[in-house]
Amino acid sequence: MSAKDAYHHGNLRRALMDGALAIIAERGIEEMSLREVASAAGVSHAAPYHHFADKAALVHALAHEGMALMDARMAAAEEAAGDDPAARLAAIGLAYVEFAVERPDYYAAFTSPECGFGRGDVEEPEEDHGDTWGRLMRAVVACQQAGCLPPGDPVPLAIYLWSLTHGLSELWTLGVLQAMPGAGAGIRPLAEQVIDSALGSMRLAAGRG
Amino acid sequence: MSAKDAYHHGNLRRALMDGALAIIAERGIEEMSLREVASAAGVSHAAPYHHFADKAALVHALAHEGMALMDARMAAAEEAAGDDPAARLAAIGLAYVEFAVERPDYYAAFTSPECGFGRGDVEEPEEDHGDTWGRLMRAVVACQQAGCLPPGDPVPLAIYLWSLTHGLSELWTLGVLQAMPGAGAGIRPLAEQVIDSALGSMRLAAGRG
DNA sequence: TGTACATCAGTGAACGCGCGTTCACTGATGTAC
DNA sequence: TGTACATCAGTGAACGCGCGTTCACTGATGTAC
Repeated sequence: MSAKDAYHHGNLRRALMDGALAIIAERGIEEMSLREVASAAGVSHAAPYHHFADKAALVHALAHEGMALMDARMAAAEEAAGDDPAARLAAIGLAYVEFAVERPDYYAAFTSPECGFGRGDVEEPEEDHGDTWGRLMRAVVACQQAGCLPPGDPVPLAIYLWSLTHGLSELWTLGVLQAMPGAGAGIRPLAEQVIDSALGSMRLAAGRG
Repeated sequence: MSAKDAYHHGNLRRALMDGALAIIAERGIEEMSLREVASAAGVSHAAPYHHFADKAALVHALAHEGMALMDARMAAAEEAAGDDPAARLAAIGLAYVEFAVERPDYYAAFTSPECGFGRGDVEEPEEDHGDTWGRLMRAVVACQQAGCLPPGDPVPLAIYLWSLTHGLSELWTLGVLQAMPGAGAGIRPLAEQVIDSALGSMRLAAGRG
C-alpha cells in the first residue's frame, strides 16, 4: 500500500476488520488488540477511532457480519438441498459446522461472551443478522410435518440439533477430534456422519411413535 | 485472616487456586490475573511465584484438578447408575453436563486453548487426570454389546455423544438456552431429555440394524 | 529447655511492556462559486 | 478552469493503567545439638 493510499484510505474500516479476523484466526480473540490491528493495516494506532467508537464496537461489527455470513451460507445450503425436509435440515446443520470450522475467527467473535449470541439475539434477532434460530426451528417443524421427526414440541429437537452441531464444531476447533484416527479427511465426513446418524435414528423414532 | 496467618500461609497454593477459580467464574478466564489472585488471597503480588512457576502453571494446575474432579464425578455417577449399560452411559453424559454447567471455572480452565483437552491429553491421558475419553468409550462398547447401541466402530458414537453433551453445556453457559422458554428448571431436565432422546432413538436404530 | 542456624515463604520496589483512549494537529479531498 | 474553504481521515505524542516477572530483602519457622 503506497503512502497515498494510506491517506483517506477508502477502505480502512474493511481493512481493520480483515486484520482483526486474521489475528483472531491466528492467535485467538483475547490476543487481538486495536493497536496491532491498526499497525497491520499500515495505519497509526489512533486511526481506527475514526471508524469504530472503541474496541468493543469492532468486535461487535465482526460478530454481526459473521452471523449474517453464516446465515447466508445456511440459507444457500438449505436452498440447494431441494425439497426434502430432512435433506434441508441436514444441509443447515452441515453448513453450520462447516462455517464454524472454516471461520473460527467469525465464530469466536459471535461466540464471545460480551457480544455473542447470548440472551438478546435469540429473543430479538436483528433483521440483518439473519435469524439462525428461526431457520432451524422452521426446518424442524417442516420435518415433523413430513413425519421424519417425532411430533410434539419442536424446541427440544432444535436444541438437540444445535447442541450436536455446536459441540462438534467446538471439539474440532479445540483440536480434540483432529487428533483422533480418521480425522485426516477433515470435518465434513465426520459432520455428515454425525448429522445423518442423528436424523436417521430420529426418523426411526418418528416412525415408531 | 490475621497477619500471622499470612506468613507461612500454609495453604497459599490452595488459596490462590480457589481465588483464581472465583475470578474465572465471575469474569472469565481472560480477566484472571496473577496480581488480582494474589491480592484476593491477601498476599503480595510476588508471593504466588513461590508456588507456581508462572501464570500458565496456575492455569495448568486448575485444568488438571478440574479434569480429575470431573472424572471422579462421572465415575461416581456411573457407579450409582447400576448395571444397565444404557443407564450408565446416560449417567456419564449427565454428569459431564452438570459439571460443566456448575463449574464453568474449571471447565474454562481445561477447555482453554493453551492447556485444555487439546491434542495430547486424549492420546496420552495422564494417570491422575482420570481418563474421560476412555470411560466414555468403554461405556459405549458396553452398550453395543448389550444391543442398545448400534454395532460397529464405537468411535463415531462416542464423538456423537461427546459433541452433544459438550454443545449443550456450552450453549447453556453462553446463555442462549437460559433465555429460552422452560429454562427455569435448570440444565438438568433439559440434559436428561436430550441424553435420553439420543440413547432412545439410537436404541431403536440398534434394534432395527 | 535453650540456642544457633538453615530454610522457607513472605515483602515491596522496580523493570519494561502493550494496552485503550484522548487530543491537538495537519495534510488530502471534495465542493461551491 | 481556478480558487477559497469546509470537512474528512489521517498522525504522533501523551495519559494512565494493569500486567507478568525479577530481585534483594527479611521475618517466621523448624531442626540439630
